[in-house]
Amino acid sequence: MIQREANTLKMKKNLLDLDTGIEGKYRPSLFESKIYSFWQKNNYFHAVLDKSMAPFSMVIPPPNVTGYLHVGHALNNTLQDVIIRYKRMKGLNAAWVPGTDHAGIATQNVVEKSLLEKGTDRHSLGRERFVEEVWKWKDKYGNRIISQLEALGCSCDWDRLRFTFDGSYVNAVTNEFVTLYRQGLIYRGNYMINWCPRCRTAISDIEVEHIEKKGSLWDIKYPLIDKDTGRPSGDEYIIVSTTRPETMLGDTAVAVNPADLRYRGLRNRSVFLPLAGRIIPVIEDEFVDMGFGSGAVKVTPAHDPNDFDIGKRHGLEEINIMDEDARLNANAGKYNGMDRYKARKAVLDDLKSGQYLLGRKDHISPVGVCSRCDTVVEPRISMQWFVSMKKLAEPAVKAVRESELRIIPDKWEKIYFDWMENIRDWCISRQLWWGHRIPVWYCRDCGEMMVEADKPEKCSKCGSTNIFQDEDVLDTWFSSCLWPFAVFGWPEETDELGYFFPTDLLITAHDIIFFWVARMVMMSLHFRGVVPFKKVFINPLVNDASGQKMSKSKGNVVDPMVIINKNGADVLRFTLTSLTTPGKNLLLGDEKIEGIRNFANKIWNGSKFVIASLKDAEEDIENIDRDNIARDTDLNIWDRWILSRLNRAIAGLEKDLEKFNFSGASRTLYNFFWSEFCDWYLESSKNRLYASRDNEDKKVCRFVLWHVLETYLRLLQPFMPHISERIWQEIPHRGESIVRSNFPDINSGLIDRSIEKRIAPIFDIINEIRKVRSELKINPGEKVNICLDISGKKTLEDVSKNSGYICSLAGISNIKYGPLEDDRGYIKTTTGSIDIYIYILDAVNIDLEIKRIEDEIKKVKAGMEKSIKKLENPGFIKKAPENIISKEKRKLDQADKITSILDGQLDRMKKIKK
RNA sequence: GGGCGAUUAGCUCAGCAGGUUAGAGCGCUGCGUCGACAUCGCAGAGGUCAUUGGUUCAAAUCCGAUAUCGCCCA
Repeated sequence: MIQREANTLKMKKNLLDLDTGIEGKYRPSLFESKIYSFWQKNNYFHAVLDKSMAPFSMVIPPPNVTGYLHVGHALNNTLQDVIIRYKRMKGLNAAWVPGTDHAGIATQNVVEKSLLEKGTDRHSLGRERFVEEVWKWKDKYGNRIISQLEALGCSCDWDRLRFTFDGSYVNAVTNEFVTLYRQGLIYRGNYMINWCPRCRTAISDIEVEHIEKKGSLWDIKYPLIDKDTGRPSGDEYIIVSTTRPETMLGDTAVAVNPADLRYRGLRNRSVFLPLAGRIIPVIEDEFVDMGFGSGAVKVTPAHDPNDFDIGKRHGLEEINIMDEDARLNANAGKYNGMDRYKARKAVLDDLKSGQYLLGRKDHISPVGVCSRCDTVVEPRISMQWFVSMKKLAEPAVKAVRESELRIIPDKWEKIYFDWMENIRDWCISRQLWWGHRIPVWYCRDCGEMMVEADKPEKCSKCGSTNIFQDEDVLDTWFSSCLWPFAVFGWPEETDELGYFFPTDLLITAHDIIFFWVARMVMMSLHFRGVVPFKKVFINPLVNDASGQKMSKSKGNVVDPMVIINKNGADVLRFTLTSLTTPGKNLLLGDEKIEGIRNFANKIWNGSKFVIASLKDAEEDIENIDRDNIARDTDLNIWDRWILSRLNRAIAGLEKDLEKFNFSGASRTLYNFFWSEFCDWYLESSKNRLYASRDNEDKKVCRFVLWHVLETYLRLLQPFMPHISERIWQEIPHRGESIVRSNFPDINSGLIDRSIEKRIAPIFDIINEIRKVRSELKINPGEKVNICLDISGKKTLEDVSKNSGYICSLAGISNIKYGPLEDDRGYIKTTTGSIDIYIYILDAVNIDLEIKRIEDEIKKVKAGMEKSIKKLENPGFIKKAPENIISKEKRKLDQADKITSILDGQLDRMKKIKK
């Protein structure tokens, strides 16, 4: 149970067993893995089921057991970890369930490869021993990706680690199959499926990738059969165009479009099929594209999905001419035994010599390849198991339409709908050995089929014990679509299931929306009646620095482990989150990583400064109530400003995290620490800590330094958990680990617009002086005297109180206030209502100053013109809101004033020059 | 063929319930070692917000075309 932090602070000793302090440079390798072990040892990531707490649960997209961490995983899991760490700190009982997927084909391939190296193969081992080998492989190597996730810092609930082939998971899958079968949603049949001849298994439609391949389109002459003689005619023929001539051996018709005038007279005619020597009919079907080739197409029902449909419509014979390896079979006659490509060549040769080949054209044709091995798939008719999808899809569409489930960014919803609404039945059987066995038994004696969770003793029909189980296994996605509830013990009604399910969020990449997300939604709605998660965030894909997709063949793959080893996990994580903008793929390059490493170093060094200044100040810190910091201490303008900015940062961060705007959140963290805390607050504190003798004020300053850093580290924790823990342990804090601390609450009373306004003149003065100094090439080491003429009384007070800061931050030795009577020796510049005189004329290069003023005037005048144009527009005066108009007027007045000052300066300089 | 998305500084990207001098990081230029940091500091240059119509007093932001690029589906 997470303790809410009490108002007062207790010191705790650094619990990390480290032998180096916060010193030198940022060197993550010195502490990251030790910190991770510390977390693990104390079980901080484990969510104990506690019904008094509100749960927040996520399931990991289970990586393949064969997998290694690629940069896509790194991104996906970093984002999940950011969210789960954030929710955990927000006081939710946060469970992130990890696990791996048994990954049928992929794993079988890997193990087969290793068998091949040992000079054997699965067939000589036999099924049982092969499966044993796979398990051995899994036990040995299957945890590689898990330890890589640990290196990334993932705060998974490791006690809940699951595997899609665990005993209880097998039950879930069996239950799924049997239930769906009994509900009539699973059927077995002889249909055309996609066959991968290399994997030697059926694959589903979405496992086929469509690519365009350069090839040829051949025109082949099919002689018409003479009506009278019944023999091939010598001069009448049809030209058919095809990209796959070898399949003609399985042709059972030629089809033309009934609307095609060219073929009007061919109704009820037949053609002679060359090489095969068969006579096949000419049929009419509206599916035929008149514009393709000659407008007449060969119909091969057993080897083309469209032809299969045509065949069914016309009752054509299906002649299978290929075997499982895509070699032609006995039905192909003399081509029997040839590989499909060899056969193509042979067929073409024979067509040529028989004078049937009329032409060849270059042709780019769409080809389906196996998404796993890139082999061209072969459409094939075979006996497979299917899930009937229409009924399952309907509620899944409805759930998203009615926002029970939100997909973010919402453009993916469109893609989801499109697929769901045109869904096709899902071929789930695979001719593999590694996977969930199909729970179906057949009787050898009477042919009865039994679908049972447990192996039947005997045939339910004839009582024979001569029964055997279906040889096939199930598509891996058929098991992983149960993941969000099967990990909690389904089909058992466990406490976990009741408490953690449905889960709150899924983060995944868009390439598995159909494979996985959509199917989980369908199964969850079907089996549990609820959506499996309330939100889905689709993370971007990671490309290389030039925007190219990463691929092994291109050699542009970035290995996240290399980045982790070199720069630390935190740097990789923050690099990825800062690049995660909604709706865009992210480009990962060395420069970006370097920038974030510098940021980590900045955090390290800024913290080093704070730690040094806290020496012997722990008691002060302990005695101040941080929740009433403004009431109990005498805060100065810098304190109030940084506290205001800090609370704005918290607010911004929370808003961005709720919207999954990871880049925005990262930017807030980056800018707050670097541009506000370090650049301004730390710098201002030096004056108070080193130059002042006001001990009370020093106390306040130290407290604020500590408070801001400590708070910031907790904001940073979800993103950069190691470094934030490392530093947090080094400064006064309460509790054992930052992981289990609470996320900072917004103290909206400290968000102070007026302070931010009041401090602006100080920034302006410093910036203006720095700018002028730089433009006039005054050596940074050289101190100058200035005079400030400030019209507002309050502003004068704020500024004069901060003379010391202005001096040290702008390189000033002395500031005078009030109108300057004698401005000889000064150059004059202005910012807002403050005139700044800088006494440097002796040292100044007049030409540079003239140029500076002229440039400035140019800029201001450009702005003035814009304002004048607006104000002269009657429509603007009439229709624009009052505040916009007065703003524009003020702008113009201001610019006018600045111009006259600059003009005066310019005149003076020119006179001096003469 | 159908659909989706993108186009803002040399590069990568923010900004898009319309009103800002259009921002950041990297890169570039100049200066610099000040007691956290050279993995740094300070300053600067650099953009007709792809093109083109429209809506509006006002468009990077809203709408319509065009072009180029990318992705998905067939």
